[in-house]
Amino acid sequence: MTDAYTIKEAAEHTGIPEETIRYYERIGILPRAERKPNRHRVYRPKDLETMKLVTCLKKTGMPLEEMKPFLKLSVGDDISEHPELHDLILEHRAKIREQMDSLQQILDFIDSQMIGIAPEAECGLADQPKRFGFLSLKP
Amino acid sequence: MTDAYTIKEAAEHTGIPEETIRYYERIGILPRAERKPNRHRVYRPKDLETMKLVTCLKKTGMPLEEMKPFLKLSVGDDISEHPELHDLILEHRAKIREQMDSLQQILDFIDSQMIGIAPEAECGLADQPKRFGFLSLKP
DNA sequence: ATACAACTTGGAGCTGACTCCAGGTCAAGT
DNA sequence: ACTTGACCTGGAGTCAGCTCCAAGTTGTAT
Repeated sequence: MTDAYTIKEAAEHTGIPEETIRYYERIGILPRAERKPNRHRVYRPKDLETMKLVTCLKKTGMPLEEMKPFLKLSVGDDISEHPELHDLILEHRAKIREQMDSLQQILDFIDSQMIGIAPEAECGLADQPKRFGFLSLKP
Repeated sequence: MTDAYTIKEAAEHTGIPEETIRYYERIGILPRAERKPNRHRVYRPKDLETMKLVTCLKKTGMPLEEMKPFLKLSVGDDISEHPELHDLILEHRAKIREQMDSLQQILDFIDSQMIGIAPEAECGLADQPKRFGFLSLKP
């Protein structure tokens, strides 16, 4: 039993609540976990990595359903057998870039409104009446 | 009439669907809009700006309820009368920074896995078996 | 033997953020 | 007078993503 974890331990290691891990299994985000004779779930290190990958992808705003193609890949898989993933991942990479741009714009906007230096932080709010023009920010 | 917009026009200008604009009014995200004698909503430029601010804050992952304090502020308001907002906005600014860090880490991780340069892009996935170690990325 | 804790299942309930709909009003055009 | 289209209201329905619960099983400790 090299490195076997209970669901509780898996929850602790990944930060994903037990209930949610079971939920993920139910909806097919995680594969049906290995069971002990007493039906209890057993998790291996690679399973924990998969869970962390879910958390990771979630942080980038990817919906659970969209993760499935990425999660289906098993460890040794080669992209040449999954050319569709190449595009998917590039696509998602582009989305992340967009998100970062949005956040940066908003950050610039907040800061400019807060300290009055205004580096034209669009976000479609360039000539917004200074709702935030009241804060003095000490960075 | 100085710059009055129908709900349809407001929707076009802000990218927020009509139904959603009405919904925002219902739940108090937007103030009750001015009405024409025929009960139709009328929007002024400042209202469109408020809507854009909602869109903007949404992009940063702020839940609608949390926006209320920011949206309640009217144009000329002074922070000194709303010291609680100063903290709220700084708090949110910190959240945005965190989000950006997360995204950057994931971007680094993807890229490192894709081209094999691996600048140790944590996200809790440093020693993830190379699920993504199959892509050749041309930036 | 019995209590207890840690798990199991299947299903119900919840929150946030919409989205849709029925039935009604109103102004303008034919 | 009548139709059309843009709008109105209040309420119901939808979807994602959990979260909770009841009822049952199993393994260990007293």
